[in-house]
Amino acid sequence: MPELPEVETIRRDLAPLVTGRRIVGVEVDRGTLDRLAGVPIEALRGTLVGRRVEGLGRRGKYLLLALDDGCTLVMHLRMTGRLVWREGKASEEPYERAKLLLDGGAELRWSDLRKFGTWQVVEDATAVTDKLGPEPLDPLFSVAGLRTSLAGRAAPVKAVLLDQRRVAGLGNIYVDEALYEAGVRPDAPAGDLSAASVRRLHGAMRSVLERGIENRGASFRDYVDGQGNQGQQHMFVQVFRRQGKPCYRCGTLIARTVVAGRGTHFCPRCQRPPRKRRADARRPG
DNA sequence: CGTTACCTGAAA
DNA sequence: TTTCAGGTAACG
Repeated sequence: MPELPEVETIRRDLAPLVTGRRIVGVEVDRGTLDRLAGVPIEALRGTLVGRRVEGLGRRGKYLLLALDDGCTLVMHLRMTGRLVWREGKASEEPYERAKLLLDGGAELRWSDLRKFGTWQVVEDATAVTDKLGPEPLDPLFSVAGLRTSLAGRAAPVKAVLLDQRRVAGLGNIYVDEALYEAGVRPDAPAGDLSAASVRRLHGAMRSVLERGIENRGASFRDYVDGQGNQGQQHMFVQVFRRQGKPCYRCGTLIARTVVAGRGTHFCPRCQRPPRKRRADARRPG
C-alpha cells in the first residue's frame, strides 16, 4: 500500500509528536507477533520499554524510529499497514495489531489487515538501509545514476523501477504514473530506453513523488496518514486504475496489462511501444 | 528472470 | 465463486 510519498507523509506527521517521548509499554496481538516482529514479546519489550525516542526517519518505504540507546525500530507497512497517533482512550483501530504506549498517555497504534508489515529492532539501521538503492528525491540521485541502473538490462523498465535495490521508494502506483509522465511503455526493456527517455523518466519519477507528498499520499484503499486521515493523491492519478477511461492528454482509452507480475496501467498512444529490435540486427552471442 | 506465497477482504 | 490488491522474500 504505502509507497515513498505515503511513508514520508506519515513520518512528517508523527516525527514532531513522538520525538522526545519515552516508550512506557508495548502491546502486540498474539496472533500477529510471529509475523510482525519474529521475537517473543518479552524480547521486544526489553529492547523498547524505557527508551526515549530521538526521532523518526525514513529510507525508501521503511520508517526508522531512532532510540536513545542507538538502536532503531525499523518498521515496514507492506500492503495494508497503518501507523497512527492516538491520545489515550481513543477507540481501537480496525485491524489494530500492536501499539507503543508513550509517556504522557499517547499511543502509536499499528494496524494491518493483511499482517504483512514488519518490525525489527536493530543496533545498526544501515544493516537494513544499505541494501536499498538511492533516494529518488535526493539531489545525489542523478540522470547518470538512473541510466546506469537501466543500462544493459533486458527486464521491463517497470521491473527495474520496482526493484528497491535500484531505486528506493517507488511502488506500483508511482511507477505507472512516472512512466506515463515520461511517455515510456512499462514493458520496454530497460536497456532500450533512449537518453532522452531516461532523462524524462528521471524528472518524472521526482515530480510524481513530490506531487504525492504534496497531496499527502494516495488513499485508494487502506492508506491513512499519521492522524488517521486519507490522502488526496488518488484523485489526481493519470493512469493508475484508470483502465478503460480516456487519457487526459489524448483521449485514448487507458490500457491495463500485467508487467513484472503487477497490474500495469498506461496510455497506448502517449507511451511509445518498446522499440523493436530487428532480428537481423541482433548479435549472436 | 518470472512465479508463488504470505493474509484478509472487497469486488467482479 | 473467483480474482485481485499499493510489497517483498523465497522459490525454480
